Amino acid sequence: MNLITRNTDYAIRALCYIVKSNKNMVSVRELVEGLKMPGPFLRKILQELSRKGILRSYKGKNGGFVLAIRPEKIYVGELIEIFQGPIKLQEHIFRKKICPEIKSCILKKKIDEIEEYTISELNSLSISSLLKTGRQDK
Amino acid sequence: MNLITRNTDYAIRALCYIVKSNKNMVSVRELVEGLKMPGPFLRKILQELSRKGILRSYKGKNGGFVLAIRPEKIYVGELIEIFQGPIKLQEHIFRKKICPEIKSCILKKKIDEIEEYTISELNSLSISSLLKTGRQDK
DNA sequence: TATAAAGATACCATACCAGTATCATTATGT
DNA sequence: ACATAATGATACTGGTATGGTATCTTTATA
Repeated sequence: MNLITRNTDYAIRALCYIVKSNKNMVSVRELVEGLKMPGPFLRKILQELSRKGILRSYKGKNGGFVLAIRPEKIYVGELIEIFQGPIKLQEHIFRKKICPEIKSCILKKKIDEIEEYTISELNSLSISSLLKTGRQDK
Repeated sequence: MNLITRNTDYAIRALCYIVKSNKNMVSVRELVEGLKMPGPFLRKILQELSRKGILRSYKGKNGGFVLAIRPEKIYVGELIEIFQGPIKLQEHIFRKKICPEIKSCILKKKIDEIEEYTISELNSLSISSLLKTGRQDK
């Protein structure tokens, strides 16, 4: 299982890198060199982040990306949502057709409980808190 | 995401059905009729459960499956392990090659924490506790 | 001894993940 | 003006896991 897929993970690392770089503009090229990620893939990811208002992009020579909002306000849960959709620990099992006892199903209740905990943890984990000590990708 | 895949889910339902049936032997055919699952797939699942010592099987005419251990001792976490391997919320991201800061990575620590909680919840959820009120598949 | 059950395996279709590959657009330095 | 270096948009692709089917073998019983 993967709570976090590659694109989300790359997004997190790229954002951390940008914050730490302290530059006002970082290009995909620089990120690729610094983080050793596949360039075209990372580009697609950053484009998505800027469509979603987390980065602001500048085209043209010397262009690149800057944070559009403060790193304390960017949450891992939010990034997961952007790249993977709403966080769900269980997709296709608890539906009327498959599970006739949806309302009373104890297993479903338990999983919902775990899911709720997971979501709340991930929604309170910000990019800036990741930078406290670890995640020193350089 | 799917914390529980189809085969694990079918296993859980089949076990619940067997417990509730109060018979000393239940055949795949009967389970298929009662639970509306694809027969050959369910068969494969029950075979696995009997290889793992959760069911005991009897071949030949009038054969079928019976519980090999008490339903209070069969845990959802255990069933997940059988069909999906060890419960892991994150597989391929936190490895040296991809994440150079494994030891100090705050994200990894948080996910490990969520994982631990998840595992402990699922390992304390037994088949018999699922039968308390819900999951009345009949 | 036919039949109805489980045991064992090989195979297959689909979807999702993790990317590539291209072409268009836009800003800058000279 | 214009080559260049950046992002924007989108179509395509290979690998793998999930959710099954299909087939053949073995075994017990009425």
